[in-house]
Amino acid sequence: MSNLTSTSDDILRCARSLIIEGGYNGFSYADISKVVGIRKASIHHHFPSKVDLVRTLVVRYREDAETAIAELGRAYPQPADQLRAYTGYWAGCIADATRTFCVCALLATELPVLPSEVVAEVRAYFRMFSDWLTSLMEQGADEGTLTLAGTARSEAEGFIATVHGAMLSARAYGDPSVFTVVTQPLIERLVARRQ
Amino acid sequence: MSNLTSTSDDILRCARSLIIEGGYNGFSYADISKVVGIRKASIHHHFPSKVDLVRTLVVRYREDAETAIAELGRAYPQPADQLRAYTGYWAGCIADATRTFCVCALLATELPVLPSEVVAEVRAYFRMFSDWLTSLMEQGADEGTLTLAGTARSEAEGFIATVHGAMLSARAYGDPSVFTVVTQPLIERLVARRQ
DNA sequence: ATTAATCTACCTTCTAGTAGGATGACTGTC
DNA sequence: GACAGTCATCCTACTAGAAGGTAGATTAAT
Repeated sequence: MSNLTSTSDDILRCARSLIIEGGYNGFSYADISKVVGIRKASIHHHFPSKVDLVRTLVVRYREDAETAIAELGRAYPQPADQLRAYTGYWAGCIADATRTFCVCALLATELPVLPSEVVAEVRAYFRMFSDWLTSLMEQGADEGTLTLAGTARSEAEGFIATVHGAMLSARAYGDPSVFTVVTQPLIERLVARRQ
Repeated sequence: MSNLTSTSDDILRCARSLIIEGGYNGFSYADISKVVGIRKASIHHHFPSKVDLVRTLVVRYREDAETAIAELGRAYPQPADQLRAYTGYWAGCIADATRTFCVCALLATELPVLPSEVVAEVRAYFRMFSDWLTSLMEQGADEGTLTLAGTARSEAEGFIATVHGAMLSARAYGDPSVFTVVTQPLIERLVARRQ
């Protein structure tokens, strides 16, 4: 019953981890075929074209992120704790090598050569993510639990950039600890009371 | 005379801009062939394999960066001014669309699927870059012109991550100004005197 | 006369994608 | 309960074009 759709889920999961490793042009239907144990043509039955596959993958990725963000808000009332939980989640994923990069951050680097349908979804993810962080920054500033150096939006953009850059550096050095070295001071600085 | 080697330079220049757009798997010899106005086979004469081409490209990229860094040190005695000149250079490149991403930052995202020869050179670039920034941070701290929150190395890693992340965000939003929005506070924070 | 640079022509492998058939589960109908 | 029809899933077999790369001839510079 519920595992009727499990094949297309398997395909999406596999494609996601392949994209995380090498981006849109770094994997093929043949690669998925080998991992999932299904023929190439069967993948085309579930996702007629590669664009379809990656587009749905990114859409779902964003939906999952939205759900996770909503849960984060319920679990942690304080913005600082939500930021800590977010970077902590990624620190764990990078350390145990389950998910060493954000799918949308990786696709964003290839944006100029990506099909327009995928570009639109990646951009939608960044907008959503930026809006969430901006509102978190605003909330923290209003409550007096976060100290912003600039506008809520610019602090949010700085946060996004630093987190994605930290993933990049961790990958470049082949050292997961770099992610924490970079992201921990980022939150401490926001939490620090202005002297 | 000097333009005897200009074809291989043209190939390297072209490959560089193609990599900046879409990474290692985002371009082919046929793409270069069209732009440079030379046949595929002629490219193979200059660079027997794609790995040769990209490896030499990255080696030269690092050498050019080392030269530029040395010049920066001569032009600006103050570490803060060197950091400003560095981010200012990139802000200009991104704004006029000449070079919208660091070649090594882009290749680093694809590291797991890159040929090992290229991986080695990309890593060498990151080490060189990190060493330079660390010594800059140390110098600034010694002179009292920079205020470090952590170690010189961790500040350097934070700087690298944020700059690369700022390139990523500028590309994701399709808005060059995001780069400056993110990198300007980064330097202001280091320059600010501790209260 | 030699050598570097370029060409045409080709090869092999991979790429995304298609055509059409086999299987099997779920329907409604008698 | 048997029967036919429908539909989803997966298969084999195939295509056209792009990929990286090679062989060997031609051209041009020294």
